[in-house]
Parts: sequence; C-alpha cells; structure tokens
Amino acid sequence: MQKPHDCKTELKEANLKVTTARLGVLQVLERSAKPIDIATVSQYLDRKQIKADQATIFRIMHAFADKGLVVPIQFNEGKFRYEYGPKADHHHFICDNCGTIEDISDCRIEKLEKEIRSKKKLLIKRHSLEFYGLCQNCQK
Amino acid sequence: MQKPHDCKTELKEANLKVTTARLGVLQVLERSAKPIDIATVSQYLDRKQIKADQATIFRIMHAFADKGLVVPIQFNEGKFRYEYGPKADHHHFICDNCGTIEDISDCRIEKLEKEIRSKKKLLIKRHSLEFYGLCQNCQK
DNA sequence: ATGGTTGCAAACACTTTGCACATGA
DNA sequence: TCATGTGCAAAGTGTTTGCAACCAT
Repeated sequence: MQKPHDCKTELKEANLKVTTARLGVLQVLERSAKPIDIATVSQYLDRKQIKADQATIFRIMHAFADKGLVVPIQFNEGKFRYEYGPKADHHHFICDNCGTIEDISDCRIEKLEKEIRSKKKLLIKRHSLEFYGLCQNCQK
Repeated sequence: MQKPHDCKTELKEANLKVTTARLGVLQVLERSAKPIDIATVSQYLDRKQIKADQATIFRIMHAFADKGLVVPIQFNEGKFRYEYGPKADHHHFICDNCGTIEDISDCRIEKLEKEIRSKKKLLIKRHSLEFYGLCQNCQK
C-alpha cells in the first residue's frame, strides 16, 4: 500500500519539527515549477493565510538545505532561489528577455564529470548548468 | 608585426574613454586567474596606488560587460564575480571547502545545446556550467 | 569647451542575526 | 516542561543611484 505524499511525514523524516510555517514552505516549494526566491514564497504563504516572516522563511530554507530538501541556486539576479531537492538531475534555461525559467532534462554531463575526475584530481560532488538565451515567445 | 597586448588600445577599440581607473581594472581582470569580485579588485587597485571608489569599479564593470570585455558570474556566494571576457569557452570547479576556483576547459556541451535548440524552441546564447566538490588539497 | 567619468554619500535589495516570546513534542 | 522555532527589529553585505566636481578628448 503506497503512502500518498505527505509533507508532515517528509519533515519528520528529516528530523525537523512540524510547524505551520515549515509545512507551508514545503508545499510551496513542491508546487513551484521553478526555483523560487524567499520574497515569492512569502507572497504565496500570504495568499494561503499562513503568516511567516521572511527571516523565518530564510531560516527554514537553510534548515531544508541542510537536510537536502532544497538546493540553493543563483541565476545572476543578485538573489537566491531555492529548488525542491528530490527532483531528478536537471538544468535550466533562462530567457534573457522575460526571465522565464524552463527545465532542461536529459543531461549527459556525467561522462564529462568522470573525465574531469580522473584527469584532474578533483572530487566532483555536483554541478550546475544554466543555459541563457531567448524563449520561444521572446524570439518573435 | 604583431602588436603587443595593450590595455589602452583595448579600451579605445571598445569605444571607452581611457582613464586611470579603467586601465587599472582592466589590468587586474586580465591578470586575475579567476573570476574576481569588486571588493577584491578594489584591494588590488589600492596596492597599485590607484584610487577608485567601489561605485566606480561597479560602473566600470557594467561598461565592460556591455562591451563584452567581462562576463558577470555568480558562484552561490551572494555576490557577483567578473571574468575577463575574451577567454575561451570554459567552466569552473569550486571547492566546497576552501573556495578555490579552478578552470575546466574541454567542454563538449555544444552537442547538448544543439539538441536543445532543435527539440525545444529555445534560442540559446550562452551557458554556464559549474562543478562543485573538493579540490585535491581538501580531499586529504 | 563639454560630455563622459568619478567620488562621495545615500538609498536599495537581499541576507543574516539577537533576543524575547511562542509553540511542538 | 523545555528545547526548538518564530516575529520583530536591527545590522550586515553587496549593489545601485544622484549629484557636483573632474578630466579626457
């Protein structure tokens, strides 16, 4: 019997106390199609009638990052975004014009990583690959 | 007769007025092995007895970026670094422990780019690939 | 001469922390 | 109960801008 996805359980399994703020942030993260910044998480929580200070969201994000629930990422915007962690390895395309973020899956960088690992003596734990350009809409 | 590298000429060719601050920043950029942030550029200029406010360096970086002389980049540090532009396409390895930045050349992502370009209808202008992990020294 | 460049100070945006109070286990 | 989480306010850090003085052309 497959247990349905449950934020509460997810928090418990990460050894994090279950609080309204944490549940809210986790839900927002899971439902956000793209990496999301703290201010935007805050807006979403407001709409859900969940009140949580940005400092709290900030601390929650760090707690989540420590547990591997989220991954922080920057798209040269001068701020951090956070992406729900347990997603498959993938990358992003960011439109120079409208800022749209689109997922790029199908990554074959492992090969490149292996080569680097053996040639140079670097222990690669993860990588980050971003493509920039114009999305379909902004090419018109 | 090959003309030796000349910052003054480089600025002129980019349609930028030649000033002490710009010459200094350009030299620092060219000599820096790795992408460098504004505060660090400022320190280097101090040592060279060249005085330049950080606001000035900031404006110079933006002018340079407009002309393609530098490329801004973020390594999840919460600040921008700038890399001297006319380098060959390459990527970086950042040590999780000591922050060392090492160049990774030999990139074969063009293939991946082409596929994305045709499958999805995205116009890719550039990409950014960073590897994170432990450098040789920090694996000990 | 004069338009672009710079220094200084202030405004901003986002991140981070201290501390008292609130809350989940 | 009590260690942990949170709100609020303030401090930090890095980025950005306004304006008057300055300087390369």
